[in-house]
Amino acid sequence: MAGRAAEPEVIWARPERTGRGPRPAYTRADIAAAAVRIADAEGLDAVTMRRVAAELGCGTMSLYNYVPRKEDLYELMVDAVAGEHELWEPDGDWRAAMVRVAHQSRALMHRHPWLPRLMSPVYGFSPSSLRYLEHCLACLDPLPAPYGTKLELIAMLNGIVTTYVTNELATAERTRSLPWSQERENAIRIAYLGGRIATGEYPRMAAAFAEDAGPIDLEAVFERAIGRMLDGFEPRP
Amino acid sequence: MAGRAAEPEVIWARPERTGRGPRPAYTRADIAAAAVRIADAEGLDAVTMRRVAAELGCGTMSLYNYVPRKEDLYELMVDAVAGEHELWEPDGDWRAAMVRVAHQSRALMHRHPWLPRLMSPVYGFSPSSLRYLEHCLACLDPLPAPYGTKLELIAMLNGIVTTYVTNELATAERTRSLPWSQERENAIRIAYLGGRIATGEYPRMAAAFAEDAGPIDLEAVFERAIGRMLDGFEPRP
DNA sequence: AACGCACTACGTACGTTGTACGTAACTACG
DNA sequence: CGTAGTTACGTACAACGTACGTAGTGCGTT
Repeated sequence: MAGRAAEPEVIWARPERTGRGPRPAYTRADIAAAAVRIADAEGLDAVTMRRVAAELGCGTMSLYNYVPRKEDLYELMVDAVAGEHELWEPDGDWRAAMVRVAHQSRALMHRHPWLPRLMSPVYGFSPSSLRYLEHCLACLDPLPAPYGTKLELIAMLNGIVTTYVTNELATAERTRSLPWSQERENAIRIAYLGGRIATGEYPRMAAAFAEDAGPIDLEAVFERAIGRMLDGFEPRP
Repeated sequence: MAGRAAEPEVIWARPERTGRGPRPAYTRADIAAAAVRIADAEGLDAVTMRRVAAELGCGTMSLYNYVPRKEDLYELMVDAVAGEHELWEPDGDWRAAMVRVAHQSRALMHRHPWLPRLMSPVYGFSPSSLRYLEHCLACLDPLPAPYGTKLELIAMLNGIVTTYVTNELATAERTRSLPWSQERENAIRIAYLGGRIATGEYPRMAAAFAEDAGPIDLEAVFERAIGRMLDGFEPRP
């Protein structure tokens, strides 16, 4: 009897290797790397059990020896790329550290555009995620606040980063599997929006679009959002 | 030739009724209401084309006369519940208005726990969404800032609300289709986390969990987050 | 040394999904 | 009045996650 799948289970709690039986042909890292490779190259929807198995060069059902459910494969992927976070020695400036963390996370999500979609329910229990969280807390040591507040700060930071990068990537990851281009879809949506605004039903939106602000600097928008958020945690004098 | 599906299309741009042909048996509102009813009662994963058709009492493929792709069905759903937003006459206090909007959105998402999952790529082009956006801008009239900033504020507000409610609902909507209870899954995850922390590898997380803060008041956490965010947009003296 | 059991590997098969396609009935416009 | 465009819907297909059964393998125990 191989499959124990009818129980809730945290994949990190099951040992990667127990003594008995033949040597597994792959490690979790191998599997995660294969899945990440596929997702990076072809989008998250291309990550199917069959496709990952093919990438590894094994039968589809062999994957289930390593990963009881597909959801757990996603956890492996998140953990793998969370490991790309650089964890440095804190230097006493918690604000600068949080800004740095935010930029790192943003870069990570741009490198792996499927990541935001897997982060919606907080998956933060994988080894790499725990290390990342502990590192954030270490960076926040200089902030005079209870841990509850610090956890709120980290949650808010992650939430904002995810939200903003999702918007930045917009339909990019979503349209990966569609037969038409992102530009084409965007053009059609913009055209429709323009038509709606032209009806005069939405005067303020019309004004907003008329307000010529030049090309939008997404990085600057992101930076401002993070700064505003951190303002709310600055110790009151 | 019935289906024109191989083109990018905004469902709101296609008229609900053209002159020719038999009278459609249902309206878009009927279809959206049916889908929302199913999602509310059985979770988003229960919303399949077959199930919605059955709920309406028609054949599966008849749905495609109204909705070219399943994604458009989602748009109908989002629009339907976005219409539940109460749009009042602004009274000059933009901060209070934004807090009120945030609480309304939060309540909406608690009433329809599947909503956050459909909001990740900003679907904000439906009629109700446009009305909502215009109303937010109207509330922000008293704020001395360019429209660009106001749009940033609204985006940030929506993002934070979505993030926080997603965390509040946590696995609630996700586990809807799983054969075990949410409590059981949570208990197992917490137990695992406790084990990891007990290793001493994560001293600050251990301290965070040891810090006895009593039961967490999620509404208060939410309120604080919104407040901190709005602080960042307060005009500087 | 040898036995047995726990494990790996994987082919087959089932149920479910979105939806392309073809056909028949119907109605407004020329 | 025809005819073109529309609605209705049954059939069918490809792709998905994964349950299950079987065969082979090698560690732990005797």
